[in-house]
Amino acid sequence: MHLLLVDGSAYIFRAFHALPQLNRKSDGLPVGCVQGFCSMLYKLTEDLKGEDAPTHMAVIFDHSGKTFRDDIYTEYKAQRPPAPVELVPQFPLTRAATRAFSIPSIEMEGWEADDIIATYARLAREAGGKATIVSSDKDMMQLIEPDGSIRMLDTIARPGQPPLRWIGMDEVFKKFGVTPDKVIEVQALCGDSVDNVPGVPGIGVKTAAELINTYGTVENLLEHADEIKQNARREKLKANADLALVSKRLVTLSQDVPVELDIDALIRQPMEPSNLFPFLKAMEFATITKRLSGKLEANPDDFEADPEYAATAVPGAVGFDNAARAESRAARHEATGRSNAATVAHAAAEHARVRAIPFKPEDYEIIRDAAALQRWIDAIEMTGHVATDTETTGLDNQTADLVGLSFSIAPGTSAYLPLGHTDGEADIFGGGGLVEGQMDIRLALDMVKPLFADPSILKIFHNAKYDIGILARYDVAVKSVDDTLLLSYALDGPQFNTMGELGEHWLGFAGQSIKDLIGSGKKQITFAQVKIEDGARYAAEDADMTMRLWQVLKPRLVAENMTTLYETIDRPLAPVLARMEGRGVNIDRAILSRLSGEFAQRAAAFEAQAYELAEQTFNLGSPKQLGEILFDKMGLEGGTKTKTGAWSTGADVLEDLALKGVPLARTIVDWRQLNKLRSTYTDALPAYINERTGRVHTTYSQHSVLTGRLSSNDPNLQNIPVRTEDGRKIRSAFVAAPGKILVSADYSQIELRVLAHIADIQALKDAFEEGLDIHAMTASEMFGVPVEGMPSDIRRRAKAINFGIIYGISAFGLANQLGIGRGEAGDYIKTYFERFPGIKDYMEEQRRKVKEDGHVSTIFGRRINFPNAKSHNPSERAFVERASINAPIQGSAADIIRRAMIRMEPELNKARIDADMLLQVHDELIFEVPLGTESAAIPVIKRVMEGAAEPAVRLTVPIQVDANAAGNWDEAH
DNA sequence: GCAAGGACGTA
DNA sequence: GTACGTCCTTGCA
Repeated sequence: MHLLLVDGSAYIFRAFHALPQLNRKSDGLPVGCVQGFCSMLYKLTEDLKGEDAPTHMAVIFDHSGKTFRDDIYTEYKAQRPPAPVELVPQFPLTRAATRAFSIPSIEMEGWEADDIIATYARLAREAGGKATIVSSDKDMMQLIEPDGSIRMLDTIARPGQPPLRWIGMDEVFKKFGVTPDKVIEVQALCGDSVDNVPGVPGIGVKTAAELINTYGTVENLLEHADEIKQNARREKLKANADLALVSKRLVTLSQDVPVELDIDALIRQPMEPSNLFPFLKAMEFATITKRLSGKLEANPDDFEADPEYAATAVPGAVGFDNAARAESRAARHEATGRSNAATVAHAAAEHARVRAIPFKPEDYEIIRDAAALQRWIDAIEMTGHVATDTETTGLDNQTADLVGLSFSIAPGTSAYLPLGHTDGEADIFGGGGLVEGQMDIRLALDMVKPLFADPSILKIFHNAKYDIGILARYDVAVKSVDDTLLLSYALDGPQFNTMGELGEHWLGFAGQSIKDLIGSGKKQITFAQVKIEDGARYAAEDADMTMRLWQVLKPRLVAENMTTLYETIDRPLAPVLARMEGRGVNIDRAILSRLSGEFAQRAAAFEAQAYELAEQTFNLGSPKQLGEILFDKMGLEGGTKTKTGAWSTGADVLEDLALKGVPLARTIVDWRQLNKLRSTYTDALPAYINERTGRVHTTYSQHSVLTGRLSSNDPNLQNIPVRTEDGRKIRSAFVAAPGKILVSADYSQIELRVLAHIADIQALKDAFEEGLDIHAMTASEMFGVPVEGMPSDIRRRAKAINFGIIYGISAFGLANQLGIGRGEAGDYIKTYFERFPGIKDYMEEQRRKVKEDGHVSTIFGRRINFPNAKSHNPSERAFVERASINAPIQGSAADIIRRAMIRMEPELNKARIDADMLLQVHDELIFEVPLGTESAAIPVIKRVMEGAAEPAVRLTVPIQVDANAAGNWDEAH
C-alpha cells in the first residue's frame, strides 16, 4: 500500500508566492493557483509510476478557525497577515478541483492539515504500507522515516529544477542539522517567526542543532542547562525554559486526529469525465482539458461548464443581445452569485476588520534624516506595497511645488517626510528659507526614486494621476500603481470623490480637513507654510487613510467582478492622462487677444442696441432683469416660468420671440453668444498658459462622469467652440508648435454603431457595413423617401430621431427638438420602433435591468449605478429610464476610446512614430507630430482607434475613424 | 465668500 | 430626450 497525502493549503500558498499570478478567467476571477493545483494533481498521476505509484490518495486542507494550538499559545500564528485578496476566492475552488479529480478532499475543524497528514501517515505505516507527503513545508519534516516508509515530495515548479523533488534524510539534515526525529527539538529552541512560535530568543537553527545533537531532547537539555559553558546561552535557556517547552508542543504534530474516513476510503478512484470536465470548463483551463481528454479518451464538448463555477459575464455578451442570451446570462449570474459568496464574505470581513482599527495621530512619525528614511524604505521593501501621497503648494500639478511625501505600510503605521516647508513671512520672491529639521530634497528623492520605479513594489495613491504628474517634474518615475479613487470609481461610480467622503463612508472617519490647516479664501496659505508637525499629522493621516481604503476596496474588486475593468481600462489610463496633461497644448495668444477685442466691440454694439430697444439700460447678463423687461414691462405673450418661478429666457425662447418679431430677443441672443466666447475662451484661456512650458495644461477627471467618459477642467478643453464661425476662430488659436503639425482623429458615429452592436440591429449594421449615410438611411426607412435627392428637412428629422434614441427618446423631447407637436413626435417614434423593433427591445431590457439591479452595464462590464431607479417620483423614474438607455451606449463608446488611448503610445513606439497625444474630446484624439510625419502617423492612429474594442469585445459593426492634419485645430478637425 | 440657478459651450 | 464645466447674477452669510 502506498498512500499519497497532498498538503493542499501549503501548496496553494507556496504556489501563490512562487508563480506569477497572471491567470484570470473571463469574469476577472483570479484562478492561477487553481490552475497550478490542477496541473500538480495531473502531474502526480503521470509522474508517479511503477513502485512510486500510489494505491491510496487524499488532499488535506486547513480548516478555518481555531485549533488546539491556539489554546496552548494565544499568539500562535498571530502575526500572520490576512490571505492575499487574489487568493481568497481560490480556496473553495481548490476543494472543488480535488473533488473534480475524484480524490477525497479532507479538512477537519480544530485541526491543521499537518496533523491530519501525520495521522494518516502513521496509519499507513502501521498497516505495513508507506506514505508520501506532497509538501515542502518544513514542519512536516519531523514525520520522515529513515526506512523510507514516510517520505516527502516537493512539486512546486521552479525554473531550472526538476518538477518533482524528493525530500529525505539528507534534505532534513541540511535544513535542521539533525535527523527527522529531532526536528521538533530544534524547532522548539529556534522557534518560527512565520507561525509565531517563540522558541528561545537568541537561539537560531545552528545553535539549536548543536545543542540537540549533544543533549538529545529539549527536556534533557534543560535538565543539564547548568553544564553549558557559554554564559549568555545558558542564561537564555534557563530564563526561557517554559517558552521552549510550549514551543515544542506547538511544533509537534498530533498523530491521533480522530479522522472520519478510514484509510480504505482513500483507495484511488479513476478520473470520471462527467466529474472532471464540467469543472475544468468552468475554470476555462484549455490546455489541461485538452491533455486530459486525450488521456481519458473523452470529448470535453460533451459536457457543459459547471454553472456553479462558470464566469458571470462573458465580455461581449454584457448588455443586451437577445432575450435568450439575456436569460442564460441571468442564470449564470445567479450561479456565480453563489460561487462568489466566499469573495463577498471576504470583502465584508476586511471592511469590518479595517473599520475597527482606531486612528492614532500620535503614532505618526516624522522622517527628518537619511537614517530614518532608510528604515522606512527597508520596511516598505519588506511589505511590498505602500500607500503614499505628495503634499504640494497647490491643486494644479503643473505649477505646484513638492512640500513633502507621506508613506503608510499598514493601517496606523504612517510617516511624513517633510522636504519643502518654509518659514517667515512670504515675500514676493516666494517666502522665507527652509525650516530646520528637513532632509535635503534632492538627497531624499534620490533615495526614494528606486522605490517608486520598482515594479515589484505597489504604490497606492489616492488620485495617482496628480502625484505621478508632480513626481515626474522632479524626475521620479512611478511604476506599479493602485489608486483608491479609481477603485472607488470602478466599484461605485462618481458617488464619492474626495478621500474625506470615502473615509466618512467606509471608515466612519473623514480625517482632518485641509481647510483647518491652510484656511481658505484671501487668508489661505500654502502647505509649505504649514508647521511641519501640523503638516505631518495631516499628511501621514492621508497615507494612512489611503492604505485603509485600499484594504477595504481592493477585495471588493474580485467579489464584484470589476477586476478586469479596473486593471485593463481604468488603472492603466491614469499614467497616460498624466503624460497628456504634462504635455499641454500650444495656443496662439495673439489670435485670442485680437478676437477678444473684436468680440468686446461687437458685443458693445449689441448692448447699445438692446438698451435702445428696451428703452432702458439693464444688465444684459441678468436673465432676471431681461425676463421682467420682456414679459412684465413689454407684456409679451407665451412666456414660461422656470421651476423657481423666474421667467424663462433661454435661447430657444428668445429664438421663438425673434421669429415673432421681437428684435430685442435676437439682439440678446447675439450678445450672449459673443459674451460667452469672450469671457469663457478668448479672455480666460491666455491666463492658463503655463509660464514654465508656455502651453495650456488641462486637468482630466477620470472619475467624475457617470458613464465612464472623461471630463476636462481648468480649463475645460472639451468644449472649445466649433459650431459657429466665430467659435471656430477660437479653435484656430490652438496651433501646433513650430516644426510640428496637429493631427485630429475622430470616431465616426461611434454611439450609433455601438447601439447597432448592443441592440443587434441588422438594418443599422448593414448600413454601416456599406458605408451609407446613416441619417438618410433612417429617413428612407421611416418615411419611404429614396436616399437620392432626399429633402434636407427629412434627413434632419431622422437625425434628430437617431440622437433621440441614444438619449432615451421621449415624445416630449423630440417634439421640442423638432418644433413639432407631441402627437406628431409620438407617431415618429412609433414608426421608428416598427422599422427597428430591436431598438425597442433594447430599451425595454435596460429599463427592466435598472429597476431590478439598480444598474446597467457597458459591453466591457463597467457598471453604471442608478440609486434612484425605484424612486416614487414618476419624473425622476422616467429620467433614470432615459439615462439607463443612454449609459451603456455612451459608456461603451467611452470604454472603447479609453482602450485606444492606453494602447496608443506603445503602438506608436512600436511603429517608431514620434507623435504626442495631447487631447481627448470624447470621440476625438488630438496629436502633435513633427511636420512631414503626419502621413505615417495617421494610419497607425486609425488602426489603434478602430481596433480598440478587440479582443475583449468582437464588435459586429465596423468602426470608422476619420483623421486630418493641419497647423491648427480648426482646420485639422 | 459661497451656493444655487440660469445660460451656453462641447460630444 | 444623454453626459459634462464655466461664467455670471442673485441671495444669503
